[in-house]
Formats: sequence, structure tokens, C-alpha cells
Amino acid sequence: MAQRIDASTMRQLNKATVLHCVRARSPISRIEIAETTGLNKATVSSLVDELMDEQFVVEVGYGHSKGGRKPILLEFNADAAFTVGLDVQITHVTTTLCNANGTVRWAHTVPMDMGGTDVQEHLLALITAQAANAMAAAPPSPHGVLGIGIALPGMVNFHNGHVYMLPNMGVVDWDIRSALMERFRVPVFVDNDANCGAWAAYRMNPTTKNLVYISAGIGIGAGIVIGGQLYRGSRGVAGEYGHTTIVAMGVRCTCGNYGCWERYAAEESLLCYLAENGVTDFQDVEEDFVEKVVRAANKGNHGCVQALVTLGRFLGIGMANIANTLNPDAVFFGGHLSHAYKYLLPQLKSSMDLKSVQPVRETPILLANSDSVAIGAAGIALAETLYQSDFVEN
Amino acid sequence: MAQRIDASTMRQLNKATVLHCVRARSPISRIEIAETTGLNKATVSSLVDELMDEQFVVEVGYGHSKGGRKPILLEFNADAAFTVGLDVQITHVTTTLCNANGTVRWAHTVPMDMGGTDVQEHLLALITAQAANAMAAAPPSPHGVLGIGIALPGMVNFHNGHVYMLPNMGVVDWDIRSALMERFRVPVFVDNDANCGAWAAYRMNPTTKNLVYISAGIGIGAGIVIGGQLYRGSRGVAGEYGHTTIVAMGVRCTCGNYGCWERYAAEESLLCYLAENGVTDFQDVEEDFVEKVVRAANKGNHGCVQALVTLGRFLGIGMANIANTLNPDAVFFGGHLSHAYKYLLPQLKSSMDLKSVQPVRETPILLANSDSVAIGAAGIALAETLYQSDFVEN
DNA sequence: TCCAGTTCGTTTATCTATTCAACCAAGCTG
DNA sequence: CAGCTTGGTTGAATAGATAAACGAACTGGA
Repeated sequence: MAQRIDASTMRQLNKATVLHCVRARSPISRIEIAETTGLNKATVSSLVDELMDEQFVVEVGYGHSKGGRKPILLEFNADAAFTVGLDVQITHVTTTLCNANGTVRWAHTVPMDMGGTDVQEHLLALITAQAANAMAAAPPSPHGVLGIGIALPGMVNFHNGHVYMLPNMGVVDWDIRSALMERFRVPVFVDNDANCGAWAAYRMNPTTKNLVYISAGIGIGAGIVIGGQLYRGSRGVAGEYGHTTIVAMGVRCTCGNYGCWERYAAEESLLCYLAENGVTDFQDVEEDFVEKVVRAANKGNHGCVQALVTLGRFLGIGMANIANTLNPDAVFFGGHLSHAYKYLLPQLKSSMDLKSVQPVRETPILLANSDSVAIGAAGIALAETLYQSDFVEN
Repeated sequence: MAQRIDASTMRQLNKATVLHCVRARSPISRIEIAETTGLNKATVSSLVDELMDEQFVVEVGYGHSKGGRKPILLEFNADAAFTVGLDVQITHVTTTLCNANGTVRWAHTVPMDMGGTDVQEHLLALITAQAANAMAAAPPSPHGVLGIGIALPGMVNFHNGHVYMLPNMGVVDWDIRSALMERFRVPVFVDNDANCGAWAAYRMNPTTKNLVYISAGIGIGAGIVIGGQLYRGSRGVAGEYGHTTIVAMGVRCTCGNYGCWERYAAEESLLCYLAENGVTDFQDVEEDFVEKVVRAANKGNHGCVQALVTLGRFLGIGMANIANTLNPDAVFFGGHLSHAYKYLLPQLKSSMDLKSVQPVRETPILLANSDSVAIGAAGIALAETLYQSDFVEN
């Protein structure tokens, strides 16, 4: 229950509103904040004072006079606090140090050699070492590193920090969050990689309050942002689009069912389509598989182009399904396969146009930033630690 | 922007919290409210006073003493206000008068004869007459009838009150809300029938904060409740599950695409499956089509049973897709086809079990109440007019 | 029957945070 | 430089929540 409001929570909320306003519209004067938020200018002054004490807001100079005293311009001091974000993939781990605006201040990628004995111990050691590096790289700041966010390629329950399953890593039922919390003095958060990507997409496009981030690679997952908040579902596993049926009675999937989307639109599917088109250069989904296919297509290899077109068509079917059901402001396309966007995007857009109901036809499909998963992981840690300035709407 | 909080909004919110508490836990004493909400008992007393002035809360007697003064028990006065809800279907219109708890106090169903000349004028006249009847049937109450909610079978934008399209009625692009607002002195709200069903399902199961209501009949639509709020999407057309592809390169749909879910799991599909199983008694989707098939199945007609099983299987595929992607607390099954639940439900459950990823396998599939759409329409009108007690969490 | 102890609910004083109005600061315009 | 305008601060007024004291009503034991 709770949800009661007393004077101090009222102030907290208003302070968050002011901070949000500064963040969104900086540089901005106190008067403008008062106008946009509806708060009295006296209140704004007092809240800004507090925020300046906490060094989240700084005065950066004067604006132009409109016939009277010049306004003092305020800005969000993004370097007042940092968080660390890790993107754990099967082949490598990317670690970023982001400031409170989600700007990357330090980044590092190391390969992942899963050859070891105990996968879990290996993962823990790797994550611990990388996060420690990032924390050490943080410049001096008033609040330091607030937390660590970790994106994992599998089913993860954010709320309890449990891994349901990491396919391709052979990990099942693991309380990774507790294991990591012991190793750091700052809070640790774990989430699905697609959720992290979705969060990054939202933070970079704050007006896009409803969006879906598709992570297409070895599998297909999605992160869903609704009303400016990550929607994780009742058990934290929303967004498992990979195993939705798009071809009833279709090809058998590793999950035991038939006709799953990721059986038709993931990396391994591309391998099939290549074979169907007479391209036999690729035997396996190796490290730079997608990039190599794109390079071949660029050189005019017709089979590669055709395979990519087929893949795009099936990817588009699933995306149209998403547009029809969730009617988001935009769909972001990420994951390893997004490196082939040049060939895939036209197919995706045409599927969206053909397959979706009229009002959602123009749903934009946008290419996600390649390091957005790690940035999003850091962003989730930020949102969870820094007071919920995101609780407050635009 | 806005979202600022001052003393009076604080009080409003706390008042809503108290009302919510009374509604959820009645009969309840002031002390218990203070304990569950965290508010001070003096504050609770004062807020309860106000709510009693407004007659939303009444004292109903005394509770048992715990060794001291007996607590005064409070209850929500559900009959303090009413709303009207209409479920407009192709064959008939159901009108309900509901109190502030969503309890039906008056209901009436009239057939819809679409034979007339101007469909829109006809609809307006019918809706106006029925709603007026319902309002006249309202018993005397302190707040009277607060608003009217109308569930329409098609694509509707709740926010601007526009109809995108009512298939089977031949209506396109119609500002029905404005037309109706002129005719009443209370606010009118229009929404998709599935959204109304979803809202009713939520109000009857307030702990089920994330749910999907499937309306399967001539077409298939869904209403989505996320975090205790209806999710309508960016353009108000979320939930168009009927035209999601479940059989890529499958049978052609009326929408122009191939393999849409509602091509495999709506009423007309049942007709096909009947024919495939040698049942030729049914030529068309007439009034009581589904009921008749069920009756025949009950009498042991094997072809009818088989057809229903096949239908259930395809319905289940789509439901599993929903469970995988939205991971709701429950899926509610409504619409005309739900009359065949006896034959469909086992298939649905088995599909859910087979087709969905592990953590969502036990997602319950519940049969929706048959008059839930009209009740939900009234409920939406209530939520929009009565102060947003639903803004407040449990 | 009376009194101590307990619980429920109200009343009064205090505190916190917002707002309003007055005021100072610093610019522009003529 | 005077008059006006805008930006920002200060102090009184106000609204609402809380804490503590108090009254009401009940239980149980002597």
C-alpha cells in the first residue's frame, strides 16, 4: 500500500520535476522552470538552491535580456554522478562508464572465452573485473559511481535478480544479483539485454514514450517501454518475441515448438537462406558472420542479397505483429543482425506497410545505436539509484 | 508538463488513497485505514469526514472491541454515483446502469437492425435512446449519473473520440464522440469493445494489474491492461491481434494480408473447420451460430467437436504469443466464441503449456463474464469522471 | 459497582512546504 | 537618468500533515 503523500514527499516530487525540467530543456532560467512546471518561482528558487548544493545543477552564465534583468541560465551537471553498464554477450563483454546523462565517459570491450570450467564463476570474475576497471576510470565527482547495471543475453528477472536461463551459456536458475552484490559496495542490477537496449532508446528519445526495441541476433528478444517505463511483465519475462509462432505448423525450433519467429529471422536462419540461394561459403554462425555476408552482398553476391531480403521479410512479419499489437511510437532495430540494416530495413518497412492495420502503418523503424545495450544497462542503474526523476512525466 | 504537486493536490491524492482503501477493504475502521495507508489517524479522520460529506463513504456500525472502544466501520457507498455503459454489437446493443462499484443496477438489450439508410444516424439515435433509458432508470443518488461509456466493435481512438473504422458496419472516420456529446449533459467516452472488456476484467480482479482480454467473435481484438491502466497505444489502436500473422504465407485475409490470426480463429474459421469435418448444416455465421454448434457438439456430433478443437488450437497459438510477449498475470477469454469455452478452454490451456516459454506457462486463462463489455464501458466512464482513485496503487 | 487499562477517534499545537506579495537587482528604452 | 520590464529573493500568509494530548467507549478484574 502506502502511496501516501506528506510534505516531504511532495517536495521530493517537485524537486524531481525541476531536475527533469532542467535536464530536458537546459540551459534554462528559474523563471522558465516556473512557467513550464507550474510551480511558483519562489518554490523553484528554493528547489534549485538544493539541487545546486547537491551539484546536480549549475549556473552556466546569463541569457539574453527580454527588456529587463538577464536570466541566469541553469544546466544539469551530468558529471555529478556516474553508473557502470555492462553488455554481456556470448563472444565479448562491453563495459561502459556513463554519466548521469547517459554519455559514455569510458568504454572497454574484452573477448569472452567460455572455455573455462565453471561458467558462473568465470562470468562473475569477468564482470567483477570489468566493472572494477570502469569504477576506477571514473573521474572525481560529487556523487561518484552510484551503481552497476548488467545486461544479460537471456531470461532474467530484474526484480529478484535471478537468471531463469542463459541459452548458449548453459546457465539455469542463478541468483546472479546476490552473488554480485557481495562484491561491490554499490547496488547491482541485472536485466535482459533487450530491456537495456529499449531503455537506452527511450532515454535518447524521451518523447517516444511507447517503444519496442528488437534485439535480433542468435535469438530474438524485445524490450518494451510503455508510458516511459520499462514493462517487464508479471514474472519479468515480457518481450519473448523469439518464440512467438509466425508459421503455425512450421519448422521445428530448439524450444520444441514449431514456427517460432526466431527460427525464421535469426542468425541461423540467414545461414539457411544463404544455402537455399547457393551460397556455401558459410558453415556456421561465426564471430563476424553477419558482417561478412553484408560485405559479400556489397560486392554484388546475388545469393547473399537474396538471403538478406528473405530474412528481412520474416523479420518484418514479426515487427508488423508488434506494431499491430502494441502500437508503439517507434520500433528500434538492434542486435547483431542490425549490422545488415542496409539490406534489411527496406524489407522491414515494406512489411510494416503491407502487414499492419492502417493507423499504425507509418510506425517508424529506427536503427538502434550499436552500444545502446551497455548504455541502457548503465541507464537502468542510474534510474534505480538516482531518485526517480523518471517517475515524473514530461 | 505540469505534474507539480501543491498542498491541495496532495490532499486530493491522499483522499483518493483513503477512498481506494475503503473500497478495497470495506468494512474498515479509521484506525485500520491509517495503518494500511501510513497516513496519520488525524489525517484519516479529516479525509473520511470529507468523503462522508460527499456521501461516498458511510458509517455502517461497530466492529468488535479489541479490549477498548469499538471501531466504527466504514463502507464505500457504491450507490452514490452511477454511470451508463453500452455494448454496441452488430446484432444487438446492451445497455447497463452501473453503480460506482461496477455493480449492474439496470440492464436492457435491444436488437440492432442495420437495415436503415444512414448507419451513423441510426446508431446515434439508438445509442441516445438507450442511454436515456438507462439514465432515467437511475435511482436517486447524491451524484447522479456521471457519464456514459460506449463500447464499439472496431478501431476507435479513445482520446479524440474518433472511429477509425467499424468493419461490418461500413463506418469509417467518424467523430462519434462529438456527435454524442451534443446530445447529453454528461461526458461521453467511446472505446474499443475489447478495451472495455479488459477494464471490467481488471476491476473485478484488482490484483491482476497486467492482463489481456481477448475478444474473439467475428474478428479478434484484445484489450491490454498494464500496471492497472488501459494501454491503448500511441494512436489508440493497440491490441489489434486479429491481424497478426500466425501463418506466414497462409490463407488470405479480408485485410489483404496472408495468415492473420483471425483468419484461423474467428467465427468464420469455425465455419470452415465444420465444413472440413463434414458438417454442412451451417452456411453462414448467423445469430446463434456458436451456440448451435456447441449444442450439436453436446449431442455428440463428432464433426462439431473436431471443428471446435481445431479452432481452439489456433486460438491457443495466438494466446501463447500473447503470454510470451506480454507476460500478463492472466488472459481473459471473451467475445462470442467464448460461449464455446467448454470445448475451447482445454485446447487453449494445452497450447499455452506447449507453446510458451517456461516462466509463463502457467498463465491462467479465465473465462470473461458475458456482460463484461458493457460493464467495462460504464467502468471507463466512471474512472474518467470520478476522481482518479485508480491513479493510486494498491 | 468501581477503577485501571486499552483502543478508537477527535482536538489542538506544531511543523513543513507552497504560494502570494512586496521588494531588490539588473537590464532596456527613450 | 527616469521609467519600465524582467529575473530572482525575501518574509508573511496559508494549507495540510503530523504529533501529542484528550475524550469516548469498551473490557476485565477486584
